Amino acid sequence: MSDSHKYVVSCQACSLNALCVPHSLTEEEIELVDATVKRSKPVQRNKTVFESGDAFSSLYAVRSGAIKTYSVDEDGEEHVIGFYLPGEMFGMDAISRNVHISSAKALETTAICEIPYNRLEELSAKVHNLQSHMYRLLSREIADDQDLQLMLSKKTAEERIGNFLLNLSHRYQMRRLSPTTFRLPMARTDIGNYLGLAVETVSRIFTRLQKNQILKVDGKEVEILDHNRLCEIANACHEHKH
Amino acid sequence: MSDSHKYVVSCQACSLNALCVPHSLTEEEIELVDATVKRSKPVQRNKTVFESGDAFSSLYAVRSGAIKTYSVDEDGEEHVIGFYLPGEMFGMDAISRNVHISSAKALETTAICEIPYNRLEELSAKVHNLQSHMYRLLSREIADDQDLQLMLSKKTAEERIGNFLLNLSHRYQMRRLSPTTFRLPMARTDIGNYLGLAVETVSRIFTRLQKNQILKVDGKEVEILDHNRLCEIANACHEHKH
DNA sequence: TTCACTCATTGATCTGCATCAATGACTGTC
DNA sequence: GACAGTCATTGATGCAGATCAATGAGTGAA
Repeated sequence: MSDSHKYVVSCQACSLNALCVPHSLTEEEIELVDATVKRSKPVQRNKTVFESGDAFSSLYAVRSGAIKTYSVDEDGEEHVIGFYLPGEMFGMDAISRNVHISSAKALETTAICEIPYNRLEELSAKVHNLQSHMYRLLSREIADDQDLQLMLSKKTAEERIGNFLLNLSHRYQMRRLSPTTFRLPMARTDIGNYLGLAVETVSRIFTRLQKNQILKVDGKEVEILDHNRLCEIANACHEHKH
Repeated sequence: MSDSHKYVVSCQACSLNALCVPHSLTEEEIELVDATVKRSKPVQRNKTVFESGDAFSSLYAVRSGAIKTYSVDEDGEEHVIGFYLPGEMFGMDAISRNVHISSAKALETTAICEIPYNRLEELSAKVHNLQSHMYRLLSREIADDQDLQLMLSKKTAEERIGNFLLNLSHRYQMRRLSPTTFRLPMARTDIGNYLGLAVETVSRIFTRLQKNQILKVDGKEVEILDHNRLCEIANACHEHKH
């Protein structure tokens, strides 16, 4: 078995296909999708998948591990744009410009699927369900980005952290993982950067939530002890029911 | 001539078609697009195009005037999500949920094109260029939203206003309107709400920019006197060259 | 013209979070 | 197992921008 084969698991066999692949595809259609997906060996922690300035050629999906996307400004400052968990697609912001404006880096050893964009485009013109899936996926990203904008422009530090944790909790639940006990794949700095807060603020709020018995934090391990109160703090319970 | 015909201008004849319609379509293809577009009489100031909770059935493009999109939270507070000028499409965040989560309201008397989504989907499967156009359009919205996120999470009030004005200036220029002298279609409250600032802050910064000879403000009329210094203040000149 | 209402501006005060500073805990390396 | 480097926590201080308050300017209705 060659190196590159170790990581090859077909879309049919992938535990995440409910998230990635539209449900309504026929077996044949899934095979077509499957055939366009390139799987290479996992990306090591801190290695980039693509960098700002790279030519755009593919979209990517996380299979296992976690990815952060970010941009770097003229002063060399990093700005975290998003975090992606297994089953989530990233790189979609580059379609319009044909060049990556953001960079993507592995937060831990991460397996990814690479989907060459021109082949995806062709295929989606033929397979109607795939096209609507793509439209929904892109639209979903827009809606999520707009939710984040609302957070950044209106919410307090505590509300942001609360929402952030509930959002992660919900995404882990979708992946059939525990919504109450999970590991934060990113550093506190990244969380602060993403939410527009100083690291110190993130840290302080974590300890405060811990004191109030809402959260149990041990380094990157987090346990949500009181989901309801966390919702109250986040000021946005309903948003995480879907 | 019936009422509804007054506003009917084909895509071919529309001065905005360079912005809306992909350049590479054949004449026949443009006619197909044209045939799917519904044009109704202008929306009066403060009237909504759609509201949160409405079933999603169409995307919309602004022909003339201006639209703001916003959501309303449980406390009845409005949160401005975006502003749309002639040639820009809105409503794309609703594709993924099949329901509008945001509302759209006319900031002044506004003519819009309505594009029934299911017909657009069908057509885009047939017309390859239209499909890639749609992908690019959606991706563009994602990239723009991410730019805004960066602003909201990292920039000072002055930088936000600077960027906002430069962004508008650039969009007017794309429409072959003056990039230096234009009218703000939205109220100060809306600007503040959108940028995550208090109205008072917006007002103060406008007067400060005026004192420093960078801007001339008279109500909603704005003239950019010193584009370079505005760029410096915005800390993002390059972003508006494209 | 006057009244009612909304919107914009300006000043005074308050506060949430950034910033600065220092220490502790953890990780990998030789 | 000592050292360097990164990351997290906690405390002290300062400031950008929110909030509160008041006035003025613009708009439409009767």
